[in-house]
Amino acid sequence: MPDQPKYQRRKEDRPQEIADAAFATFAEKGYAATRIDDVAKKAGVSKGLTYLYYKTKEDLFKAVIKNVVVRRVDTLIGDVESSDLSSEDFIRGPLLSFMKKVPGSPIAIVIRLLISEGPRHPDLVEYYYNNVVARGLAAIRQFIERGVERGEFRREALEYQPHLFLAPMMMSMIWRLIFTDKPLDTDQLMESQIEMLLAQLKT
Amino acid sequence: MPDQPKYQRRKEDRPQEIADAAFATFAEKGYAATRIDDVAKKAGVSKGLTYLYYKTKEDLFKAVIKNVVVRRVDTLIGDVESSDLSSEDFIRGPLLSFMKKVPGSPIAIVIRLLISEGPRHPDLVEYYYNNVVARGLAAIRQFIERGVERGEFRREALEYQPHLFLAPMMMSMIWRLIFTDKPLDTDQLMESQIEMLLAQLKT
DNA sequence: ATAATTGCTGACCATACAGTCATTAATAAT
DNA sequence: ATTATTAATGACTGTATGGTCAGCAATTAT
Repeated sequence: MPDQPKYQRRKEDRPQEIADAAFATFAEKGYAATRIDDVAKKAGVSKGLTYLYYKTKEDLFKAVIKNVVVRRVDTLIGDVESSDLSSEDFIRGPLLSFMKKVPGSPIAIVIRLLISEGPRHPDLVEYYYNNVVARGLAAIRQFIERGVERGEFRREALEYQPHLFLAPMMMSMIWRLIFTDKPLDTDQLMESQIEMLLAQLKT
Repeated sequence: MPDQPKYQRRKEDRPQEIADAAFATFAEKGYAATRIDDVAKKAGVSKGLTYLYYKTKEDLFKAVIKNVVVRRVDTLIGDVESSDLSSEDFIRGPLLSFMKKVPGSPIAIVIRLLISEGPRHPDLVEYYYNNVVARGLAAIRQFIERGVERGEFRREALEYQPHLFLAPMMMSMIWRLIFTDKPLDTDQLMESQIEMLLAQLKT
């Protein structure tokens, strides 16, 4: 029989593989209940190797969160920004469909982890705020302004906090995180809110 | 010198004192990072005593959550139900002020704990759903119906999901839980939403 | 072929902590 | 006073796990 090598060296891929395994485990068990051994097992490596690429469990955690954020958010926010629809069509179209995607995406998991672990990792919170929240809110604000400039929305629209757009998205996310089995038409929730907001902005 | 007794027996009060200490500790550190030793210390008792009243750490956790829920929700929902204002006044008054209270109340802590620990304690989630969420949603639904019956709201109002009332409250809660230092006028958020919803319901 | 390099392994250590229980001492009963 | 009862203590146990490191084996260089 051919003597299979015990392992292959794959210096390039290991960090990402470990990060993926770690994200899955953190998502399932939370930070504290995650054993580095489990992560290693899921990644198909030894525990020691994990410590070669990530100095401590906390390092791994932070790296994993940032990893997910950069991989997801850029694409999501990216194709939102490269649009030239009217403000109204943009909001009804790309923005709404973005919002519908989020509650089922890894971003929701990140939020869960931030809610539970945030207080002990303020730099992570800061990072997330700068790279996701602030950018998201700014994007919405910008579209409202554009709508006003173009005469689509009335002046008072500027006073609306962009947070109101996102509130039902948050609600949907939390609902799904906690009550996985209780049905709730989260898409409709977001649609209603968008329609309601548009009605107000245009009046 | 008077020989002070090393301790007093206070069979009646201990469980609640331990529960209070536990809630504070769970709130601060989360479930996994909470040491029974810390809880005992904060409650001013020995570790062993904690185990006399609560069989395991998990028992303690569940008892603590339920304890907070029953102590708070009954009063809060109670004075909401015993009102005879017009639907509109009720929503602008008692309901809104209730919503404003929640994000800074222990209920927010409970939500945080449910988000992080819920998946491993499905019975807790069920309990919370039945005793808080379902009742809250039902109360709102009821007030919309009453508004329609009285001719304050139009028929279509019935199709609005009560969740839309609570969405900005959730948003405010989560915001405060994660971004404790980033200011956000959460009260205004809820006010705007209420006004917007009323405008829609009445139209 | 042989040697040098280094990605990777897994046994090991130190520590922390949930849960136990024999013992103590504050009450209550007599 | 004396005894019985039991609330409360705190030392102890077993286990789990974050983190280390000496050595091995898959590459790469020569």
